Amino acid sequence: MSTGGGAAPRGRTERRQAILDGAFTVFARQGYAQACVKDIAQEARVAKPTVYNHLHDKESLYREAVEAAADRIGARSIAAVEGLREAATDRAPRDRLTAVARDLLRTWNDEEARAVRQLACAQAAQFPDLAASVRERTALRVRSALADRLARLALAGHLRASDPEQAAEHFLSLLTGPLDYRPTADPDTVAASAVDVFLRAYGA
Amino acid sequence: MSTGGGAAPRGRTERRQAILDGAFTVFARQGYAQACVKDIAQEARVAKPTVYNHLHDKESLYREAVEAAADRIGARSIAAVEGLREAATDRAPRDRLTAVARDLLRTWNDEEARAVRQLACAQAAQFPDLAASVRERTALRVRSALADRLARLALAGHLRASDPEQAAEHFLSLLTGPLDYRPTADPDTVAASAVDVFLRAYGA
DNA sequence: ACATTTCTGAACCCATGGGTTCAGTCTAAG
DNA sequence: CTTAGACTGAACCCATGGGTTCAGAAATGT
Repeated sequence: MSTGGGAAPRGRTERRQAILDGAFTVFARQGYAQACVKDIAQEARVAKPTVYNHLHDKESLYREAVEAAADRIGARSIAAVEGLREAATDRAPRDRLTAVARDLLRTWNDEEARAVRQLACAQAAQFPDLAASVRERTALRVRSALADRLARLALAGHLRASDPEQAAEHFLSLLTGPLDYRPTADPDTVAASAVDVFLRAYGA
Repeated sequence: MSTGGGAAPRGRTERRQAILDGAFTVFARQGYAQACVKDIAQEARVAKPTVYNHLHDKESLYREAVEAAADRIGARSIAAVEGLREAATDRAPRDRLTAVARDLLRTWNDEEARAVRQLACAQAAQFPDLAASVRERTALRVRSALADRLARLALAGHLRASDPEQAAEHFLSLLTGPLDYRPTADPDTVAASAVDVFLRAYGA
């Protein structure tokens, strides 16, 4: 993924990273049970024993690859939410919320994010703690960050006073829910209508 | 499940049903890859070759068991939504919506429904058409039925005029979204706040 | 009672794939 | 140049489990 098809890097941590990237790619493509370690090794341009040199077994491979990807998604989502900070405090709250909604939707809709959710939920029966860890690193962190921003907006009189955690939940639900019903829906339209409903309910 | 531990039934269709019930139980408990056909046979109180007498292979077992369960969930959900029909047209719209919300939430929250969603999404990479079929039989059917009811409510002046499909999506998202963030949340509270937000946005 | 069908359980075959071993190679450091 | 450590690739071991076979038991229908 980061190596993009060239020769494998030489350093220890780079090689480990290449293996984890390859693992994520293969797991995302085939799922946990269908993916075999040989394929992962090939994808990472590395011999099978080398894989076991860096990661103890297939399960570790899965856990580390998925958690790392979850961290990336979480970081991107947080960054999107942070777009609500004081920076552009002159623009209308609706516009600021809509911009954040679109960024969040784009983040949650891209291939890697879909794969992470897919993989986490796919093996929830086998690795329940991994599913919990992914939820913590993505959904819960984002809700928390968003709640902070919404609280500030409420304090500034731009939103009705209410439980920020709950408001954040509703905002995110309105945003991500429609994806379950129409996975191919236009993100901008979904974002706009989510903000519309949200402001009708939570506007000052 | 339906046999509850007694002797296996004798008829052809009953036996097939017992096998599918056992399959669903075992798949729900262990996931597709971890479940082995021997366990399913034991759960259905039947010999392994008998399983292959009724269903062609493990994949068919999975598809039929999951689809049948999805139909059950879908039917229950539709029944909940139909609670919005003219029947109790004298009660306040808020109360009627709240009752439906609670019924839907209970339906979607029970063990079987969680298992169906889990199983469908778990093997989405391997059997994408099964995932689509389950979504069609549950989420999409429910959205459609709910959109019908909301359209009537709008026509009767109880809701603001708007795209019923979209309104239904928002209603269901507000209802089911919070489950992702707090799986142990009190259903009645979630239902109440979902209806609250919905009516603020869509109330007449 | 007899014939037909279905079920049983146990053994069996075999493909898959996780994990290891090993002899030989390449790289890096001194 | 030498030595130590990591990497390679191919072969190997072996547990798991899908799917089948078969001889005999049970049930069913006439």
